Amino acid sequence: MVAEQLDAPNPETLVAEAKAAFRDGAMLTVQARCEVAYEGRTSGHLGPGDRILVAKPDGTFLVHQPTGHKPVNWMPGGGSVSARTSDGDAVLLARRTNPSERVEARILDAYGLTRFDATDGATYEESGTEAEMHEYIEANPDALEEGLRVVEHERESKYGFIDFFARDGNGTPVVVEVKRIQATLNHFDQLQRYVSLYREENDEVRGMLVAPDASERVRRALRDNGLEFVALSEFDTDAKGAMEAKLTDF
Amino acid sequence: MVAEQLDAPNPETLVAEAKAAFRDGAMLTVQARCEVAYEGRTSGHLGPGDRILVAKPDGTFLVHQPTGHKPVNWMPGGGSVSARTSDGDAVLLARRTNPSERVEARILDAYGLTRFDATDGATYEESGTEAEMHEYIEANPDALEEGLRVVEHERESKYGFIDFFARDGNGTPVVVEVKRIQATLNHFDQLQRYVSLYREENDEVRGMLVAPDASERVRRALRDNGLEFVALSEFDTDAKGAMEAKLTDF
DNA sequence: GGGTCGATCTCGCTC
DNA sequence: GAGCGAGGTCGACCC
Repeated sequence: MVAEQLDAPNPETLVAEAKAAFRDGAMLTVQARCEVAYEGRTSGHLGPGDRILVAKPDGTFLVHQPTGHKPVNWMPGGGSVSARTSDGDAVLLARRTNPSERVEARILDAYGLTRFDATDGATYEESGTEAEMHEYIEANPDALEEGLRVVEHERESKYGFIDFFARDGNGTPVVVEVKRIQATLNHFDQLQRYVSLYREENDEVRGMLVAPDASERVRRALRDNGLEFVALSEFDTDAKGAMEAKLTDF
Repeated sequence: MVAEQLDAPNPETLVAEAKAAFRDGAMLTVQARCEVAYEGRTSGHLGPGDRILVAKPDGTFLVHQPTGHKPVNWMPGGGSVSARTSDGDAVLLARRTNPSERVEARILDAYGLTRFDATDGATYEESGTEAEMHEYIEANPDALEEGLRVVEHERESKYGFIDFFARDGNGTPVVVEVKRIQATLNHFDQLQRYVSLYREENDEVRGMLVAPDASERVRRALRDNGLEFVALSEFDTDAKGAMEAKLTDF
């Protein structure tokens, strides 16, 4: 029996079932009308309403309202979830230390409960990430500029980590910052921070922001500060084209 | 009947129940062994394993493994979720446009299904946010520096959005950037951009980064660029003290 | 443990 | 719709 369901459990039954699930390392899902309180990095309260509660064996706890991608309240893994009755209600409490915080859900009316003894050994395989873009650039520096040589990847500097430290055909140093998505002003800031370091000592250094696109404002900021924008969409396109072929049509 | 449960539904029953739930605007939870594919901003695949699937009426779709706070695959609200059978399996598909993307879960073995006709009118009330820190500073500018006067809050300049524009005891302008958490290099970038642009026209201006803490690297970056760090932990402490009193002990 | 940075970031706001 | 910044960001990786 991998999953076990209870219909409209009373508080005592819910607490007993929850304790058993936590003890056995099972996932717990509860559909209920509840109130939620959070106390930790900030504090907050959510009045009564219908939500889905999920508790995982690693201490993860999620409160999902009927809309929205993000849980309205949550606890990341690493802590623990416990159950008890209080004033006649079942209460689920998730807590952790460092930072010290807690989420408490008071269950006013439980509509359904599912215990799920899940086993999952698979890991998510992803492609199209910035890490892959880095690999592509390392293997094809000419895609950025003819004659460019990568000297160092993820170079540590006084002001942070530089994606690529390179030299152009003339031997001039080039600081390269890579973004997988359309470049923003913050990305310009980041490149500017790295380049300012080298300009203090070597007047000749180039700064290059590499991304599939950039707004006019970002391009101007780069231009005004003697930095360059390089549109690199080949990687993007290649990756997408290859992947879409794999998907069966619906 | 707010919640309705099915134990180990077969593919046809699952699809029928899912379609009914989507049509009626109910939340759907499925415990199942499944495979998942994502195609969109990146692409990825997750091999067979036990997971909890949640579909919301706003088009949100979540795939949760037994561990971890974040769903391994998801679709934010705004799109739609549909169900069908394919090669004898039930398949749930979530998609949206802009960006165009899709998550497809092939259900190999359904252990449990819950339909939940949830109604929730409550909204989350939070305190301890950066907005409250702003209020505190506006009321107690002396906490940053003796004699400081706040001239403008949330000043929209052509240089960007400045948290506070102030003047010190000598009348020198001060650009203040406030962070609720430990300051990062990106926060330095932000302040640096505002101040450097301001300096182009007004030679004398101070830049102040206000946060509960900052790493040595951030402090050095500030120092090297003529900017200041002000540790403001009073608000943090006060707020936490006041809030912890509200919580009943477990 | 802290520091730094990416993320299918999401969310909310403003223009 | 794009642009910009916050987030209880989380998570990964490196020291």
